[in-house]
Amino acid sequence: MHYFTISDLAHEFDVSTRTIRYYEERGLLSPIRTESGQRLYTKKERAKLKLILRGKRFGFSLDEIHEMIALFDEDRTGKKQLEKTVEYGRRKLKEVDERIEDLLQLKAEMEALLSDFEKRLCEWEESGG
Amino acid sequence: MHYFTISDLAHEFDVSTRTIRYYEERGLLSPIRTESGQRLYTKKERAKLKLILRGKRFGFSLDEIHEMIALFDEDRTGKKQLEKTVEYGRRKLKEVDERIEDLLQLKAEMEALLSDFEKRLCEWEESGG
DNA sequence: ATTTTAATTGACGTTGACGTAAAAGTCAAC
DNA sequence: GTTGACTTTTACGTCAACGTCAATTAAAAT
Repeated sequence: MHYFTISDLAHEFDVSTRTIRYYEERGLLSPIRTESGQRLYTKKERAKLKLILRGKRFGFSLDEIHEMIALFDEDRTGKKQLEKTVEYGRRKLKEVDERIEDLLQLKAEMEALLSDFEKRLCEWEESGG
Repeated sequence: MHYFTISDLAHEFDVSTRTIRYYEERGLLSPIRTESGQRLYTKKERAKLKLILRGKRFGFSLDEIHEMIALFDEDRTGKKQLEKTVEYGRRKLKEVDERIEDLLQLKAEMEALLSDFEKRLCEWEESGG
């Protein structure tokens, strides 16, 4: 299996190494270490970082993202655990759905604004321009 | 015409008056004043606040939102101004589109995760449960 | 072998987005 | 006409999410 160094990930996702270490401080990432103490990231850790950054783009706090990532990490042996996980997942999914709805609304508003401006621009060109 | 007080808006949108004043400090809102200095908000200002809060929900910074709001405020006399506004609007709209795309991706990933968990839950119930 | 580049921890600094407290003025109600 | 709710400005506080040294160690390149 192949591992990523911290700067591999930093370059790939265009974040600082400090940021990646900070996410570890906050318990969002847990890379393994070489004998000398350097961090090595598996594909799974990489996937987690990807999810963190995606979450951030939508204004989720690191605490919220932490909860989401728990879906990756928890050992979901046991039925109870699994049920809890699924229920939490459904809730979060609903939140995401609401955000999409909200964004579509924003888009519609902006489009209305834009088409109004464009109309005015046309009028301008027809009459005086 | 009817005006809103600062606490009207604070209650309606569930933000603090401090927050509303802060948005004014940052140039995002510009209420008129009574003779004694109290703030009064028009429907337009209210709409701007709504837009600010919507923007915030998607992780836009106040600076970014400020630029968006300029679409409301700028005096768009003159063709040049109008053209610039429309062009900027198109760019921002594209960004919003990308965010929607991104969110749909997140949704898909979460759904995949969830259905995997649900499958496991079913297996659990069939076999041992 | 040694220079260059990259990694580590630790600690302090910064920025954005407000919260909070204080002092003073204003408005509606009683 | 005074109580009480609300408003104003000024100013300092706070918390998250990093940035930025600094000192040290390890790895890669020449």
